[in-house]
Amino acid sequence: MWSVDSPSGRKRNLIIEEARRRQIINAAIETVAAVGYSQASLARIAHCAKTSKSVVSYHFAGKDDLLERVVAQVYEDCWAFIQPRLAARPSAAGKLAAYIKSNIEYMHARRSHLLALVDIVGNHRTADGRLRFELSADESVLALLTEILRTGQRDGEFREFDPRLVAVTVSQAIIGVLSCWVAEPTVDLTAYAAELVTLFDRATDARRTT
Amino acid sequence: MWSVDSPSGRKRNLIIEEARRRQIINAAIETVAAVGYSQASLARIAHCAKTSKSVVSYHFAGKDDLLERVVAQVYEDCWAFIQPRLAARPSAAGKLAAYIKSNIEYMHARRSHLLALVDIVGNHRTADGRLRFELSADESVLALLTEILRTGQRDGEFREFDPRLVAVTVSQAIIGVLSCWVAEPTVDLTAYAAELVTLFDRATDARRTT
Amino acid sequence: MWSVDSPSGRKRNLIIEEARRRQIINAAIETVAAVGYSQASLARIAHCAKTSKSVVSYHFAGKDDLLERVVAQVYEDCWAFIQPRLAARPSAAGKLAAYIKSNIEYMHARRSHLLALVDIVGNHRTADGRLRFELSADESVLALLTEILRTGQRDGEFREFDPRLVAVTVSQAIIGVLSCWVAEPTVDLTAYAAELVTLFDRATDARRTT
Amino acid sequence: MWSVDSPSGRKRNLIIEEARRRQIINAAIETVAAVGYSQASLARIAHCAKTSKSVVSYHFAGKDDLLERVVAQVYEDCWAFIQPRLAARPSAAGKLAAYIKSNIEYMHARRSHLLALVDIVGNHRTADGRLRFELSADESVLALLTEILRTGQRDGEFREFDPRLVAVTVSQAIIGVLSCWVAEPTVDLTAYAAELVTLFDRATDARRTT
DNA sequence: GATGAATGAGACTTCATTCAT
DNA sequence: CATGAATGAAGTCTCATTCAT
Repeated sequence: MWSVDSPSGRKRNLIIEEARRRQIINAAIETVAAVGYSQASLARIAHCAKTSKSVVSYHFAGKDDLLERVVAQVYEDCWAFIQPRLAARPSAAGKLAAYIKSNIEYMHARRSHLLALVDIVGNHRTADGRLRFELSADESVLALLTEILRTGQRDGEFREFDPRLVAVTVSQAIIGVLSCWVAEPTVDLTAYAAELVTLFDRATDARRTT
Repeated sequence: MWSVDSPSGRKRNLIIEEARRRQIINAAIETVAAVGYSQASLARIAHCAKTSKSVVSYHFAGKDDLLERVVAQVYEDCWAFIQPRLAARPSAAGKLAAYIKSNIEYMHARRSHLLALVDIVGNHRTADGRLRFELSADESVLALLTEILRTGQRDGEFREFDPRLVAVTVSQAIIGVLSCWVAEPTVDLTAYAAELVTLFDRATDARRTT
Repeated sequence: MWSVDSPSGRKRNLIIEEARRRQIINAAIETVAAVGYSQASLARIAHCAKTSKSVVSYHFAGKDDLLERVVAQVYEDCWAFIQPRLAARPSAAGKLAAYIKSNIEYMHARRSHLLALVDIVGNHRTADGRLRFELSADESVLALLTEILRTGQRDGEFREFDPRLVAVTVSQAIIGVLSCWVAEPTVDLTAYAAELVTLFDRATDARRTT
Repeated sequence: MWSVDSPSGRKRNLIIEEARRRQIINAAIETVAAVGYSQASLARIAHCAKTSKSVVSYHFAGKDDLLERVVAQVYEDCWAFIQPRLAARPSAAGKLAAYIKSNIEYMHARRSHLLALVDIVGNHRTADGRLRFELSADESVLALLTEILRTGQRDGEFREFDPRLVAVTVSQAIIGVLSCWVAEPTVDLTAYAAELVTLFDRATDARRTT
């Protein structure tokens, strides 16, 4: 009567499966954010997801696979949040400000996500001991920032500087705000965001005569 | 001529003892820098120091003890390098520039040390899962930077901003440079240092009319 | 016919699980009985159970957990053996005699069990160095013996004495018999049991005029 | 001028050496009494003796040697205490009572000594897993007790019973009192001693007609 | 003679993974 | 598809002992 190939049954399973994966990924995010990369064992993640290690191993090829999907997932979410805010600003300076602000806004909404991201990216390594991810921020994000800065320089908005160095500095500055907020959750993130925007605005502005 | 209170035998032992500890601490620094905090087992550290795990356990109370002494040692070295360069500059802006430059110079001379420092400080946790060290930079360093910035504001050198946020940003920026250099050792650290100095000079300078 | 609530697969697993635990507990009993508490490592216990340390750690939270379950298990078995024999005797003197006899009978049937019990109870300690179990016999058993003695005194069967001291003495006497038997397995346990019964009968009997 | 063979120098060394040995033996007694046989490591004993492991290893052939000398020492002390009190009583019943009383008196004066004795004797084992000492009381003591009991039987003081079983029971009863006292140091040891004397007096007395 | 330094064995435990059902 | 059971490697740490001074 019922067939293995039946679309509905298949679909149901895929949905269930996808839900399970999200559940486990979220548990991994919470666990890494809470106890740190090096203490986030599969057992702890599974316990946080209210399942067993077997289930985790079943849905992911291994711990590496899981963590890489966590990173991908957080990047995707984060990007979905930031991209429209970036697109709404025509100028390079506006885009830079929007990048900083929306990053910190996202951090406010999803602290665990960014915490886990920074922790995994900064610690996850290949078997030979090299970092599995480049730098402490994803290359694509850095490339985007670099491009924004370069465009601003070409259009005369920004002064001369090494765009990549400034891009890295901006990324690190945002991580610094995150660290502050974790250590002292009462800090005013909106104010910090505004301060950072001012700081990098002055640091990059072309209209200045030193 | 010789000190009555230190029989040669006794002295010799203390020297040997201290030499061994330094050897092990250096091995720990190299190991953490090479394979990262979470892969830096006592076995690997001992192997790097050309001894056995037992010897490490003999000279240090445990892994925690060793790592904390690594941090203390690196801070001490780093501070001994930076402090005179800071003292040589009278103005707050000069001190800030000296801080950035000498940090990056030190990084150039002792890359492993800073790498290990950042890694341990960012990952070493107590049994209850909380970071054993505050923030991603030591509080005392942050306090110093904050004080420099505050002084500069009081003297009219710097504009108004949250001194602590800027101190954290400066620290993070230096870490960012370190990350860049690790990923791509051909970058021109001297140029990066100069860029950062300019960046924060502009970002903090009071003489500006936006 | 079959219970709806217990799918065979599930039941099978529980049975396997329970069997494994019993197997390991029995191995622990044999090992402690053979080489003593302080030499009974997890490795030796696992080897005796024909498995690996990992399996032991999988089924028990740790060595403490295992040893405590050994104690509980032996107490349970022993009590199931003794209780009906106690209940069959109406008088306090009869119960006391039955207690001694059945304890020694049980010892005959399950020497290792009592050996391990005495060894663990007398050596297992908490982290601060205090014994994990009270006295050298379980408090509940001592309480039972004390109550029997007290009842006998109230009913005029027994003379006046400190019931708790006598209870402890009876327990220790039984351990003494066990020690004798271990050192020299040819002793006649039945005769020893009868002797002990006589000894404590005379020691406690009210009908006497010293 | 001074000779290696000089009597005074030699004597001085022997005295110092002997003092050191006693100090270490006492530390071993205190340590075993405090934390139990299985936790009494050489390091802990050395620390209790305010020396280092090396010193302990230097003065004794090894841990086994030290513990065996502890046992011998305690037996010697204990025997020196009990022997005159035994000799003062002509009758077998009197000797038995004196044995019990003086044992408990000694226990009161030197609790740690008996605790350590019982613990070591009951746990110290040879490489093949067998107890290094016979029974839970030293054979020589048991032989003495047995002989007292046998003499009493021959002289008509005591009824018929297995002298060795009763000797073991008496020894165990004393250990039981020690256990009680350790668990609850407020117990009245004098009263307990008197109770035990009465108990074994009744248990062994020939003048009775059951 | 006396002792700090070193050592290797072995303790318990946790981990990521695989297997059989 | 899902999972309890099992596993072996590797982790940190403690131990009794030996060595070189």
